[in-house]
Amino acid sequence: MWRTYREMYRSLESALDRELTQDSGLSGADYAILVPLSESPDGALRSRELRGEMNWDRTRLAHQLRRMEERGLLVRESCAEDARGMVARLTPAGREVIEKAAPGHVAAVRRFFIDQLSPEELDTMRTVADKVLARLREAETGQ
Amino acid sequence: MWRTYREMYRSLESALDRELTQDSGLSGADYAILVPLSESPDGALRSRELRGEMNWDRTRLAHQLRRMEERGLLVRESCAEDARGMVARLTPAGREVIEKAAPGHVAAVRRFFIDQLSPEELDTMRTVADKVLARLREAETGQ
DNA sequence: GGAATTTTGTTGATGTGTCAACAAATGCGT
DNA sequence: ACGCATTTGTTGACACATCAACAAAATTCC
Repeated sequence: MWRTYREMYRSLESALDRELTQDSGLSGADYAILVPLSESPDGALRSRELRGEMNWDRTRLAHQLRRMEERGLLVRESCAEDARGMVARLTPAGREVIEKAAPGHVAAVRRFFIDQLSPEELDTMRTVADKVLARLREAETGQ
Repeated sequence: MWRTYREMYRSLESALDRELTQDSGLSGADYAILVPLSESPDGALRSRELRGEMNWDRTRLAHQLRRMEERGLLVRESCAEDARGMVARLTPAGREVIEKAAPGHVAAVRRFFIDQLSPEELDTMRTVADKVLARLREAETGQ
């Protein structure tokens, strides 16, 4: 059962990523960054805040932002209030890309996943996700 | 809901991988290869058969086997019946490592995941996994 | 028997994720 | 005000995953 479940998740993720990349040229990681940026009022967030929303580690985020800056999706600026901080700001190109990509991606999530599940199944998935997350957090702090 | 679910899966996987690596020095990918090898009668399988069991693509498998041979977990031999084929064979060291690692890993999967779920929830998860997998296969062949 | 096609596996390039080591600014305790 | 721990982010090294291009053996089809 565990093996099947795992295969399902990996296949699902790779199908979604493939479709996203074909439609928009974005990777899943790009998308994950662009969504909170585009939702923020001025299209800019500190690395710190991005990490807060996504639970990524510093290193991963730093590498990802550098690569995305190279491709012109965003720019990195130093932060006014805190000289350590960096602010990632959407470029117009970045905003255009994410706004074009988002509807299709959301639809794909529905098509492959959400729409396959009954309301009760959806509910169970949510419960399970919460329980397992709680267990993981408990284990982390417990150690 | 989709975001929570996704975060749960990724946290779970990374917790399991971290524990596995600490206990045995194996990565999740190593483990995935070693299990079918150790279960096969003579501790050896063709790349082709490994791929059949795991749904990995050729390239991923080739790279992974090369790295694992370098570390002495297995050896690659050319295949007698089919000169194109390669056979991956567990070394004694490889067998020892997987046999030491397996019980702890299985226990970790129980501890973090299986044991958190009621029998009905387990059942729902299985149903959902099957449905989504079926949907993904349908989409692939349909295109 | 021989050419085209399919199957099987490799290699190199690039993107992604994690770890260890580092650097710089902040904040805290005294 | 000073010293030291904490917070924040970067870099380099390496494992992992995917893509495109390739090579070689087997199979199919004539």
